[in-house]
Amino acid sequence: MPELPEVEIVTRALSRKLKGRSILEHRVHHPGVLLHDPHAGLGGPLRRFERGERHGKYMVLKFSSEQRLVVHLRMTGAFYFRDSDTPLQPHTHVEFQLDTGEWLAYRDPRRFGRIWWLSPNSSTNPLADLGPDALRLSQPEWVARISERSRMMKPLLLDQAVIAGLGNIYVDELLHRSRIHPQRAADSIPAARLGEMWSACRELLRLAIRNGGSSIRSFVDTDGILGNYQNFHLVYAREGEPCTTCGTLIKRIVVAQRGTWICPRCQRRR
DNA sequence: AGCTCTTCCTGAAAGC
DNA sequence: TGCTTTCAGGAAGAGC
Repeated sequence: MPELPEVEIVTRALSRKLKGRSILEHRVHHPGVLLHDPHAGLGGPLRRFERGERHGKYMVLKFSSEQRLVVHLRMTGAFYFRDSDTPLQPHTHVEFQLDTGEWLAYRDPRRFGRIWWLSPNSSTNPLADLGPDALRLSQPEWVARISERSRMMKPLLLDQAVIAGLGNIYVDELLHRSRIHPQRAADSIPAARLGEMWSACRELLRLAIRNGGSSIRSFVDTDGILGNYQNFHLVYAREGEPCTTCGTLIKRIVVAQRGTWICPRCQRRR
């Protein structure tokens, strides 16, 4: 499932492959996945791709015609490129034809993902409620956003309005690295430890990006290449395996309705 | 404010 | 073996 590192991988791949390209036409195979601003209508053509940006788990593809595509892959969204004579992959919902004749296709078996086609005068902004990106906020900002909340650490870190980009995998990995129990109240953790956690978070996310992200179930980049970082997970989906720090068996619990993996010895509740 | 539950969806895995 | 049920989860919304 794509979280910050995986979205970063896809953003980089699309930025590279779309550079300077224009989109001539698009096809919708399944309505509801591609959303247009109801007030701005369908914007003009997507002329000359300039760059892709990432905010949390959102990707923004910017064109010089001032149109932009905002993408959230959710669980199973993925892009691939195809020639007009190669068949569609199953669950392809939207396609964009480039000026090279090639098609940029979006597939998403579970159809949770969304693509917003926005123009400068669009009133909708899917990014409006996002907190700062997990790799772009300062250490003091990180500490400030977490420290005075009474919520449990895990749901707090998963909340995209607090910090954008972390999902179930990287929250579990981060809490383990920081030796913090997912159900601990945020305001019970000393600021110094939260400061260390900021560093651990940056290190974790950068390492995951360097390894192509985590391919759990279905994540692939735009060339169908699997990430590698799932092989380095220390707790996520590793129930019954020994903790690499202390050898205690990893335990699966449920926190905020999410499967959660911890080392019961390294991550004490209090 | 923050918790829990529900909805959206399909494919993989578990259960029988 | 093959059918049926459960589970996975990001985000939004409801209800408390």
